[in-house]
Amino acid sequence: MSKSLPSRADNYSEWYNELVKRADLAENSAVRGCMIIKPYGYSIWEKMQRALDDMFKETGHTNAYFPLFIPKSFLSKEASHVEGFAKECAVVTHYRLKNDPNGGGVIVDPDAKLEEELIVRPTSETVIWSSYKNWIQSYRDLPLLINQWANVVRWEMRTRLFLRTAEFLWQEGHTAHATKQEAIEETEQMLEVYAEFAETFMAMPVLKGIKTANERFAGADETYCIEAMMQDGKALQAGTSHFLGQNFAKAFDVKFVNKENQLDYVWGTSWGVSTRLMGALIMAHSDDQGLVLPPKLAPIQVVIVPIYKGEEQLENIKARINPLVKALKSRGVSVKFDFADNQSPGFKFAEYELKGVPVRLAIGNRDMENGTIELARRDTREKTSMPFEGIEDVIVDTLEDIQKSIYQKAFDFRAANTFEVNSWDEFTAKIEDGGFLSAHWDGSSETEEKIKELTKATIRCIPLDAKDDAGKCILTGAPSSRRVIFARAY
RNA sequence: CGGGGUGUAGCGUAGCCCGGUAUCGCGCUUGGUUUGGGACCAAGAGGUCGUAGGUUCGAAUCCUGCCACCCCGACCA
Repeated sequence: MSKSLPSRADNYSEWYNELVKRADLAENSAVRGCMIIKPYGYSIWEKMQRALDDMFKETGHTNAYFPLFIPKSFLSKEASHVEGFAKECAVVTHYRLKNDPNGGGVIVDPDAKLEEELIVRPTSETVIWSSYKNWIQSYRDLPLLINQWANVVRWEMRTRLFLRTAEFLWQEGHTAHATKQEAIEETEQMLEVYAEFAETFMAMPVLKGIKTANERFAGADETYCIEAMMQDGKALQAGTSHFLGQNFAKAFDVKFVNKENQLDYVWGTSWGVSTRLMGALIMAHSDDQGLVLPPKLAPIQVVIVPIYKGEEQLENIKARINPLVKALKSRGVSVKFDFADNQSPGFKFAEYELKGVPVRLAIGNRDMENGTIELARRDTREKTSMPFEGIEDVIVDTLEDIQKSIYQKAFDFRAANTFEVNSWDEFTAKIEDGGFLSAHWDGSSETEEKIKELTKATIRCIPLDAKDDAGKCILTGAPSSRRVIFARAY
C-alpha cells in the first residue's frame, strides 16, 4: 500500500474512493452496491444523527418506526410515485429456503411463494400513509409530525461509497396537516433545518431552492432542496423537503373532519437526508493528505502525541498531559492521548491527518523542559509551538476557529466557481470547468432536457432568493423572469 | 444494461504472451534497538492464484460461463 493518497488534481474520483477506504470510513461488501460502514465512519454518522435528531425534536417531531417491507399493491396507489421507483425496487417473493435435493447448499423453496410480493422500501410514504389513514380522523389529530431513522434500498446500477449505494441509511420525516399553508410552512421549515445543519455542523454552505418539475420527487407537488458544491465543481444534492399536496392523502384515502365539520383530505410533506451527507462532508473539505473534518462532527477532536525516549520520559509526559485531557473532556472536547509505543510519532501524525482529526498536540522532552507544546491544526496544517500554560483555552478557541475557517474556505470556493452566464457559447465553455452557472431558462422541461443532453448539466434548483431579473433563455432565447442554477451533479 | 480494464496472503504487486504448485514490498508475530513527520535489525507465520467448469500427464498461466471492482456511457426524487 502506497503511503500517500492519489491527488485530487490527478484523479478526483480515485482520490475519493481511496480516502473513504484509507480513512476507515467504509468499504464495499459481499453484496453488490451495498457498503459496510466501519466504526470510524459510523461514529461520524452518529454525530450527524444526534445533531439532526435534536433539531427535529426541537421543531416538534417525534420518532417512530415503520416496516421494511411494503406490499406491492401499496406502491402502485400513487401513480407518479410508482413510476419513479419501480425500476429500482428489490422484491421479496418467497419466505423459506430448503436443502437442495440435488446436493450442496440451500435453494428457495418453490412451495413458499408469497401470495403478494413484498417490496423492500425505497422510501416509506406508502406504508406510512396507509397507517395515517387509521390515525387521522379530526383536525384535532393534526398536525402529525413523525420522523423515522431507517435503511432503504434502491437498486442503483452504478454505485459509489456513500454517494450512491443500493442500501443506505437515512431519516425520513412524514407529516400531515390540516391546511395547505401549514404543510408548505412545514416543508420550508425542514429545508431551513437542513440548511442550518449543513452550514453550522458540516461547515458546508448550501444553496436553498426549488426543483424543476423534471427533478421533482415522484409524488410531490413541489420539491425543495439544498445543493452543495464539491471541490471538483460538481453539485451534490444534500437534502430534500417535499410538499406532497394531497397526493398521498388521496391515494390512501386519508380524510379528516375540519373545524367547519367538513370532510377534507389532509396535506402532506416528507423530507430526508441520508448517508450521502458523509460523501458531501468528505468532498467539501478534505485534501490530498486525507480527511478534514469539521470539529463539530469529528469523532476525535484533539489527539495528543507524546514524543519520548524511555519509560521515565513517558511517565513525565503523562503526568503533565493527564490533567489536560481531563480538563478538555469536562469541557465537552473529545480527546485521544495516543501513547501507544508501537508506532512512531511520524506515523501517528500522518495517520491522524488521514483521519481528519482537527487539532493535534505533540509534546516531547524539549517541550517538557521549555514548558511548551506543539499545536497543529488539520485544516491549514500549521504547526505552532505554544506555552503549555493556558493551552486548554487555545485548543477550544482553535476548534471554533477551524469550524469557521473551513466553512469560509468552502464558501469562498463556491463563490469563486459560481458564474453568471448570458450566452450559449459562454455556457458550454464554462460548464466544462465545473461550478454553478446562473443562467436564464425558459421554464420548459424540453429545454431543460435538451441542455442536459448537450452538456450533462442539470438545473440544480431555482434559488429561493432569486431576484426578478428579466432575460432570455440561454438555449432558446425565449423570455425568462429569473435565473436558475445549472451544474453537473453527482 | 452496453463498451473497455482488473481480480494472485490483510493491502499493493511479479509471474500469464511461451503450462511444470508462486516473486517482492507493506502489514502481522517474537526478540532487540528506536521515537521532534509514515524507524531499524534478526527470526517467523500467512496462499484451494475471484469462482464454476473445460483442455492437458500437469493450469495462476490456455478456453468458456459466472461474480465482484474500476473507468466511460445509459440509468439515478
